Amino acid sequence: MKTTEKSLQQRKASDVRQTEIVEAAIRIIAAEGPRNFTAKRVADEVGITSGAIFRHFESMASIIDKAVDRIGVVLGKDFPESTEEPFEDLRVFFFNRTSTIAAHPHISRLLLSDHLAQAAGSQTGDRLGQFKRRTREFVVQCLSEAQNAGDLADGVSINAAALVVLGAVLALSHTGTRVVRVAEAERLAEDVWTTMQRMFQTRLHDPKSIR
Amino acid sequence: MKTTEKSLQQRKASDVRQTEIVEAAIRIIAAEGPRNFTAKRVADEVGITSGAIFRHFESMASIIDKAVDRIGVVLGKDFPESTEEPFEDLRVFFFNRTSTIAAHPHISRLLLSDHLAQAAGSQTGDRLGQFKRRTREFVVQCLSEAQNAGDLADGVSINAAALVVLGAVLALSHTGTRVVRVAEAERLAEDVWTTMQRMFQTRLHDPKSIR
Amino acid sequence: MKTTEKSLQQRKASDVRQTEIVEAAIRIIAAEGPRNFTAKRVADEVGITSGAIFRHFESMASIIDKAVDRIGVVLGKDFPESTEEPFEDLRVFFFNRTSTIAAHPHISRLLLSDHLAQAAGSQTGDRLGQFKRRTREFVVQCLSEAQNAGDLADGVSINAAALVVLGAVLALSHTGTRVVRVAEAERLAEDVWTTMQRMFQTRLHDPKSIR
Amino acid sequence: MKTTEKSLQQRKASDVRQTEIVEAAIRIIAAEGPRNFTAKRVADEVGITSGAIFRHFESMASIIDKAVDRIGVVLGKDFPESTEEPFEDLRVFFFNRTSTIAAHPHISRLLLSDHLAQAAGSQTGDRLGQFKRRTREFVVQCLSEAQNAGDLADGVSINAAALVVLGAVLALSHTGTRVVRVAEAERLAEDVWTTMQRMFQTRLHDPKSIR
DNA sequence: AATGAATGAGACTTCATTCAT
DNA sequence: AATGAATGAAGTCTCATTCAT
Repeated sequence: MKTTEKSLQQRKASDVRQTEIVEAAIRIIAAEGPRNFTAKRVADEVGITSGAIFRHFESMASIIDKAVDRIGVVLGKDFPESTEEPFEDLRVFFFNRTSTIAAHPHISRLLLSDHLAQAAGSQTGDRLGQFKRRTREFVVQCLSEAQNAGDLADGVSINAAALVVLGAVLALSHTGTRVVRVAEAERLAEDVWTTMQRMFQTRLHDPKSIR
Repeated sequence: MKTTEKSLQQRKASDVRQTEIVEAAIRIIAAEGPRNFTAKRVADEVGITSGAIFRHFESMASIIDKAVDRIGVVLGKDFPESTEEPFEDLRVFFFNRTSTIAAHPHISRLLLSDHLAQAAGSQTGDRLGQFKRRTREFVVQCLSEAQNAGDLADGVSINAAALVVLGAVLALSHTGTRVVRVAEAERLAEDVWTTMQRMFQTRLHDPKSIR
Repeated sequence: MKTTEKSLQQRKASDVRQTEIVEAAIRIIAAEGPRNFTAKRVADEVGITSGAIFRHFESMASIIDKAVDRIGVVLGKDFPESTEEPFEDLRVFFFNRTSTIAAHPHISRLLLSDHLAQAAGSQTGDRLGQFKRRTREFVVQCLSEAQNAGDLADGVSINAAALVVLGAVLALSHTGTRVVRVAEAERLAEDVWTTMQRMFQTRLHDPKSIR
Repeated sequence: MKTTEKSLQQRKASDVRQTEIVEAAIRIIAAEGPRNFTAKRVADEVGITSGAIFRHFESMASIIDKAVDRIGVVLGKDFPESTEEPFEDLRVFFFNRTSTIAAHPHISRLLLSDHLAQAAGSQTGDRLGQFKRRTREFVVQCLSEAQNAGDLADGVSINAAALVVLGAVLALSHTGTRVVRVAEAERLAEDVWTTMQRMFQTRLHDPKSIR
């Protein structure tokens, strides 16, 4: 009962297949658009036939559902524990999210493009909306706290600043998929952060807080 | 002597219908996703039967094609004549684009979401890419000129600054569709511009130049 | 009220148009097959729009109907008055039909291919069948009379001989459409007749009867 | 323990279905014309739904393609090995082809009617043309060899004789579909051969060689 | 767990036919 | 008499889903 013969055993446990399918789905929707998210396309990607898909998922919609779960988990990890330093929290989040984007380019694209929301029913779409809202709320919260702490520069509206931060994440997502070496992306993210800091932060603040 | 209210055959000239169809298509793809961009859906929106669509367009793809044309025209108007003041040019562009987004919420979403690109053939997709590239180039150019003129703050990377600007436009597009009131959107755009100005402009610059 | 201006007057009397349409129909079905016999295709050929077709014909089937009429008239002229010389009658018919084929290549193809029969309803199909039957009967009759007159060679079955004659006509129709100069076709028909004569006719017969 | 009589899902291996479909297609095109060669019609004939057709064939055109293959195989068997006796070869071919026509009445009709050629693309049409050409070449060749061997009667043009032979085959095809009894068809073919023999064969030839 | 044939709904497209203009 | 927009019925093909094997 050796396990050395690889892939003679085409049959895999359902949970393994489920993961494969969800990942294939995410990849396909992100890279080829929702119109190409078909059972056959997914099955090809995974290496089974389209009929077999439905042994692991009740319907195409339920694949989307799991994909959204997956995205929620991945994105959820980007939020740091709150410290006493709101800007530090924001910085950590920004670089976490930036890394996530680099590591899972598809996920960020999906979030951005509403592809998933439209591929799924309204309920699943709502959950995606929640992810966005949660992100926005986190950013707004950090900025509010910074303002209360007197760390936010005068004349900077919280809404405006939040929008700039979220926009930068968005723009990095777009760049990320096409672009290039990871190192470059990281460099860009750092430059962006530095730039944004110039905008938001009071001069008084100690520059050494910048990593 | 009005025609019957329920005049079953509402004939219109082909160019009128074409416009209606293209606009319906843009609306549908933006709001409901490429999966719902079907002849029937478009026809319902326009008030004809699905077969009639093909009297006005050769194929679904050719509708997309015209939609892309349309978008190109609309977006193309956002770029101002070049003046001697690169920041002024950038400012004008930013508010133009912001207005465009407010006036045509669907268009900006489309551009962002790659829906059109995926709904169409590669050639049409390319054209969309060109729109994005042109925008990016314009922003980069403004910033470069500002830098050469010594108007860009030290230590600000042009790439990073461009990404922030483009990201802000992106984020405003997303907000825009959720449709806050126009006035609010304008206010937000102004706040964002003010904030971004902090990041790239040298102190030297006269703040009153901000509209 | 001059008539010199040509074709400013696109409107033609219905009977003129009808003829044009029927001829276009015959041409199209013969050359491009029944699948291409569409209102648009016919209209293009005639130089009007497809809707206008139905001002002149109630339906596509009625075009076929007239086409069959037309064919009946053309083919009907091939049968000569009966003389006392059955082989002479057959010879005249053979060359008449051969000329008809050369002059109206489409018609012979149609008859042969059952295209029309299938394009039309069963009633019209029957009429085409009648044309074929009439032709066969004429040939059989000539041969019978020849046999009675002792002109048919011994051992030649009437059915077989008729089939050979009809087959030759058929084969000439096929050749006719692709082939070449009229002169050649005529030459071939003559050779064929000479050959067939060898088969059927008793030696006793006077060779000078051969044109 | 038979399966329910009305087993709704009669699954068959794809190659079985393919054969069924090709045969149904040949039957339909021959008997009802190319206009009735539709997925639905074929599917009904085979006993599946129209969508299922496309599990077995990529397109309607590819069905035609296989049908042409089929015809090529069937017709190809009619050509005998060349012996030293050209007339014997021709005779064998004639009766082979005649049997083929009787056994596959649809096939001969198809060849004759150009239905297939028009239903298919130009490439497939070409292949059908090849079949015809090959047949013609075989007949011409036999006759040429006979002439060289001095077996062809003087004054008989090879082209004319070939046309008569081919025409007879054609005419037998037409008769065949109206389906007289097989025995009758065979009898007719024999009579035709006997008759044709009169035309090209020199008197010298031993009549008992006629089967 | 997987295959692959089959279904049935629906997408795109064509076409005969109608009818306002 | 003609145009050309519109309809509605096909026709080809795709796809989610089911199910026999």
